[in-house]
This record gives sequence, C-alpha cells and structure tokens, in this order.
Amino acid sequence: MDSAYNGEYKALLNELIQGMECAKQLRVHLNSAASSETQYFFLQRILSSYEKALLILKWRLVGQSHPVAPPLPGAPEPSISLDRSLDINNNGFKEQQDYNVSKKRKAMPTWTEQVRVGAENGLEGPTEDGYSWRKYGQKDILGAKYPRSYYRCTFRLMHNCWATKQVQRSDDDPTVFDITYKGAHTCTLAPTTSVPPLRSPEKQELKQIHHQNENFQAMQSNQMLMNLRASLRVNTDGLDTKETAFPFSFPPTFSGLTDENQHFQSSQVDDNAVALGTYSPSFVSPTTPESNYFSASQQHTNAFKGVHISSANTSSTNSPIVGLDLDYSLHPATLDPNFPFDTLEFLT
DNA sequence: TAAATTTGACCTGC
DNA sequence: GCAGGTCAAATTTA
Repeated sequence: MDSAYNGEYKALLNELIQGMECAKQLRVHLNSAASSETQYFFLQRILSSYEKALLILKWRLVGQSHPVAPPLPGAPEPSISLDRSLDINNNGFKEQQDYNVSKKRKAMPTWTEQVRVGAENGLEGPTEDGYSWRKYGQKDILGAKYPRSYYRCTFRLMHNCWATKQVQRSDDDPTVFDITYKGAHTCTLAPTTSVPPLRSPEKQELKQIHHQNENFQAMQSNQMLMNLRASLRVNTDGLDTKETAFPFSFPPTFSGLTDENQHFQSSQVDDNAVALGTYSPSFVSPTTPESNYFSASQQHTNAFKGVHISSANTSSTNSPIVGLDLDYSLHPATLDPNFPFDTLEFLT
C-alpha cells in the first residue's frame, strides 16, 4: 500500500466516520424535537460526507489520486465533474468514456457544496475550508438575485496551484451559499492561518448574520443549562462496553457560554450509574443546546471517554430524560472497564 | 506600502 | 451574439 493510497484510505475513512457521527447526531435531534434548521444542518453534513467519500472512490477507480492529493502539481486535470445533479448516474459514477483528459478550463474536476450560514458553522462555513483564497472577479448572473464571486488560490504563482472556487448566494434562501470548487489544490504547505483574513462581501455578510445569531443562541444555552441542571438523570447502561477504536472527536469549541460554578451532585445519578462524582458543566453548546458534551475521566489510567449526553423533554413528565451515549474513547487500550470514572464534566 | 478587493474590459465556449 | 469566466488596472485596506 503506497503513501498516496494510505492518504486516500484515511480520507475516505474520515469522511465515513464523519457521516456516521452526523447520522448519530441527527438521530438524537430527531428524537429531541430539535429545530428543523439543526436537523437540516446534520443532513447536509451527512450528504457532504457521502459526496466526498464517493469523490475519493471515484478517483481511485479511474486510477487517479483524488483532488485532495493531485498527481502532479500544476498538471491538467482529468475531465471529471461531480456536480451531483448532472453527472452522476444511478450508480453514483459516471461512465468511463467520459474521463477524457482535456486541457480545457471547464474540464477541471468540479464539485459543489451547499453551505448554510448558521450557528453550527458560522464563519467557518463558506470561507473557511482550510485553504487561502483570493477574489479575482465578480459577475452578475442572468436570473440570479445575487452576484457570483470568483476566487483562486492565493498561492497560484508561488505553488502553481490552480484551484478555484465560485461562491453564489442562493436566491431562495440568503443564508445558503452554493460553493463550486474547480481544480485540485497543490499548496498543502500553505495553511490558511498564515494569510490575513479575506475582506470579501460574503465574509462581511457572514459576520453580520453570525453576530445576529449569537444573542439568541446565548439565551437558548442559558435556558438549556438551567433545565439540565434542574433535572439531570444519567443512564449509563453499557458505559464500559460501547467502545470504538476511532479517534476521539468532539465538536468545535465555542467561546460562548461558560459556567464553571455550577455543579451537579452524584446523588442525581441513577442507581445503575457508575460513581461519577460531581458534574462540572463548563460548556454547553450554544448552537445545539439539545445536545451537550461531557467527558468522563479515569484519573488513575489518565484516560477518558467521550460521553454524549442528550436531553429530551417529554410531555408526560416535567423532568427531561437524559440519555447517555458513549461515542468514542481516546485511549481505549488504557481504559479500565472495572474502574469507575472519577469525574463527568462538560467539555471546554 | 504591500496585499487584497473591485470593476470594467476582454476572452472563451455554446 | 450572449453569458459566464478571467484579467489587470484602479482602488481600498491594514
């Protein structure tokens, strides 16, 4: 197995894991009567993971490295388009005869993503995809309410990177951006963090929308924290057996609500729960308050488990039922299944 | 002052 | 000929 194949395999595995994780989240949100926007967000993430996984498989099947790791810097790309609505047949793959190598601009590999500007991704959506872009044009598109912006890789000259992307705001939903990527990046040594932030109109609009959402989310989070604090029950069935070998992964950290002073007592825990000590909520997701994240630690083994606690307000009782899912363990080899966890706390 | 964005002109493909 | 895509000079920003 060569290194390129290793990289593709890992990327594929990563996409599938992400898709599975999002499906789990969606299931939780469906059961907890979360907002349709939250459910839509996870649905989009699942679809995106499937598309990227298919993209990787597709390139492997035609004997090419996928666009994340192109075969040769600056080389013309094979004629492959992944526009979901046009080019993928019933099997999800295009006919082999269409893979003609062409030097035409339109022949570059193309794929499209739809990104909703919302609480979950905020500014990390359309403009923060891990690469550095420079705007080189903007055009009014016939029949479209909003102009289309054209970006190319900042390192086109430095690293001969010919990746471009087009960003267009949806007519129907101004919070949705259609992003079309063309060409592969060959500038993996040039992370976004080394480049000053973009000053595009999209960025400014995104900031405004994000700011408007923040106040509402903080209010939601406070209410959720109070509800959870008032009636927390933890069901730890199967806590020590549901481990996986996948890397530990939590949602991005938000700089929003933090409350270090609130503690839940272990007396609030079900009889079948392991001794968890005190709960120290220091973080509640402001974006998905129905779902809050904890970590449970075993200090004697220096290991901890990722624990996903969700609350579902039931109509028959005033107490929200809190279910506990063990998602991933960071160091499964070092976990002692017979030893209780020392703490259960919100992630920060 | 360097780097990024804007915008009108030009190019390309259908 | 038209619409979309790109170029490059002018302008703006940090």
